[in-house]
Amino acid sequence: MTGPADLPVLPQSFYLPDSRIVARRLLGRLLVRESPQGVMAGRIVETEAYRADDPACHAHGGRTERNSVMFGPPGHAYVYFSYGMHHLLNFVTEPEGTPGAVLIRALEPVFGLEFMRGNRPGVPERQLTNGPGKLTQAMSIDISENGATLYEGALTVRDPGAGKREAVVSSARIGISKGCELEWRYCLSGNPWLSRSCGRP
DNA sequence: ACATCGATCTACT
DNA sequence: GTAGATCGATGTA
Repeated sequence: MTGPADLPVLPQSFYLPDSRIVARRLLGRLLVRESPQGVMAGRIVETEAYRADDPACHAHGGRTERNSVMFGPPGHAYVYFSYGMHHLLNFVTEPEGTPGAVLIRALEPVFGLEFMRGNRPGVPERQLTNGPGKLTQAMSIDISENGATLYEGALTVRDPGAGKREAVVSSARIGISKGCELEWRYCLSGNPWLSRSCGRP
């Protein structure tokens, strides 16, 4: 039997366009984690776009040590530590020198659920990966993945092929105090694994 | 050096 | 619905 690690990987050029385009196109794709524990995979169901001209973007105030990966080439992981306890996973987008990223906010677990449960003991199935901090814990992704490529290596994004078509809805991003008027959060409408329900279609 | 602030989650009311 | 946990990065002194 073949697993998610045999599916075709999205090329680096996938991440070159505008963050908002990439955020939308990522929905329905597979995040595949090949950890020492085993292979895990989840379908991306919720994303948020961040851009240089956007006050909520970490890179808005210029380059720092933390956000430097965002200024690099597209198709790399930008991982940072937040609230003293959560790791958040982003994908770097747009050409080198232009900072941009897509925050991965929720996954629908599809493979290696036993490892995810082991990483989040006692957590109900529905809450395994329905939030940005939860999915990194479930897939044991932390700061050591910062800067890693997404088109080769232990963390990849793959194309599962034609699947069910689901409507995409956009809404305001979550947990930010600036740029709230920008509706750059994208969800697969009504998906049960969203971190929160979303706005209008 | 020190104070502030998070792209959050959980547990509890 | 909301309080509290918890710590690295950043900005100011």
